[in-house]
Amino acid sequence: MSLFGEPLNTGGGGLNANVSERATLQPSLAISTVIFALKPDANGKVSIWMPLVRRTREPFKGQWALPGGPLHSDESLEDAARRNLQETTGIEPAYLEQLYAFGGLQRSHKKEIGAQRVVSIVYWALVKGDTAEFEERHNVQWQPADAQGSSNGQDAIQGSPLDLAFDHREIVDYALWRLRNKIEYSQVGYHFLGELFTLAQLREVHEAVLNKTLDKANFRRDILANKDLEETEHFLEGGRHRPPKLYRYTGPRGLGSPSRSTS
Amino acid sequence: MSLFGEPLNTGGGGLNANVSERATLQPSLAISTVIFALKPDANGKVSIWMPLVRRTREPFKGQWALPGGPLHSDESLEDAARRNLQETTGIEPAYLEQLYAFGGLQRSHKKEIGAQRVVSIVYWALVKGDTAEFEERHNVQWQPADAQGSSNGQDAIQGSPLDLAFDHREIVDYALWRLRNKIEYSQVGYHFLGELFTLAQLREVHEAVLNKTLDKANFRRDILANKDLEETEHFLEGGRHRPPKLYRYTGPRGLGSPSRSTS
DNA sequence: ATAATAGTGTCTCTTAGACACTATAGC
DNA sequence: GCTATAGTGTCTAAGAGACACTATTAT
Repeated sequence: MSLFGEPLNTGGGGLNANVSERATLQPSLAISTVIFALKPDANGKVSIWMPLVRRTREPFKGQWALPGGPLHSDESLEDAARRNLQETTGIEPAYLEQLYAFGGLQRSHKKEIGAQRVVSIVYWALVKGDTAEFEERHNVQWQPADAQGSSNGQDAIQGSPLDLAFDHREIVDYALWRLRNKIEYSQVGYHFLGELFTLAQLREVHEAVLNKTLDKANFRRDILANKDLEETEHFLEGGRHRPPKLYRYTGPRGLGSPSRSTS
Repeated sequence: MSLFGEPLNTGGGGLNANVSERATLQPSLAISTVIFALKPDANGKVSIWMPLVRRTREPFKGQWALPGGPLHSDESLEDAARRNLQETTGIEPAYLEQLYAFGGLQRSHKKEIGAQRVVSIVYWALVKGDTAEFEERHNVQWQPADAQGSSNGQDAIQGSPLDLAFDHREIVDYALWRLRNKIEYSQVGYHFLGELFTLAQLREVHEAVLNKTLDKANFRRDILANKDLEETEHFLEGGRHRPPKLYRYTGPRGLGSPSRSTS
């Protein structure tokens, strides 16, 4: 192949009728988004949930899938992911980052010979718990993100993860892995919370994400060692105990990872 | 940060005259690959180099760019990246991993109104130093990957990185960041070496990548703490000193990251 | 006072880094 | 023997985790 001067065609829907060679057929491009929120389950334990859409047609008709859609020509990849969120739930993301581009040959439904192959660029987002309410419809509902999430009494059995359409279970598991990894060395945890929060609330976020209890004293020490927390003069009152101090996050308002923000 | 340009040698423009509707125009999809090898520079110091291709047309005519090309409909994203490598250098990658999908609106060349927007999925690869020789042509040559790399006497001035076409400098910097990050907590370093190597050679790899000297004893302790190295009965003889034992890497032969290999 | 959680202090065990030491080849 | 690098031993300082302790509110 010559490295130069090879025309790209635009692929997709029937344009470029002048391009006939099979090898130049371009896979279509879509954006999907894994959206995480923390919500208490039936037992009151906080765990990770995500909004999913139910497929209304084959393949995988009736199964849950990630929100997604095509990339418009006048929006960035990140904008398309944000639009996914907006259109599915009406929620603004508190954090948004690219996850991975999936483009294996076996992603499309095997039975459909000649079905167009889809390359998906997947983002993951965090939304704040208190804004994470939207009108659930029959085809758009919160579901537990993993097996640790308790049953919603219908689709997911306690201890086994909800089965998803396409390769979306694998994608969600990878997004969970990234979230759990990232919360240990970065500041993503703040984005589940509002402007003011107590260290106990932040700890609860970390415990829910990591699914394990954390030592109160060590957590406090580690968190305060980072310089992106600011004490306020306010306290959360009303509990039957000493009122905890409220803190404010002052670090980068991370939409997109720092080094990749506009790409 | 602004991202300009397409990462590919797509020919730059004037094609696809039959496509007129802006809003329905699907961005085209391309694969580019950042290929790293370790090579001694003029001073004999080992540093990171990469093969680049020189653009033969506008935009950025004459400047160096990453190897890349369109995704064929019958190959996975990773296969396309491997094909980039093969076609540019004839080299087989020892390690290959997806880096990021770049799709900002400003990536296409601004002067060309209506030029097609390109979304690039970029991979990064490591190749072994001793196989990293290929016939350099006028338009395909090894270049220092960063400012630490010494001058090749022509294109890069000592201490300042080579200027690349489009947003490729930013992409390369991000790939370098990933490599340096990853070599500290994973096993990517082995992939620069052949089957048998001494710990001193492995340390030299790490030192070249991280651009700092490492303590011999501590490096040995840290490396041997990981269980993916195996002693052999062989020694490297011929030096004016005690012959070092040769080791063999027995960990995962990483093409693609473990959790993403087939997607 | 009691219950409950906020917040502090401190001990220990592990680990990262510095660095001194011994080993063994070629000359 | 000397030189050069291989390879080992060990001291120290910093950090992670466990956990006991004090502080302050509502009742």
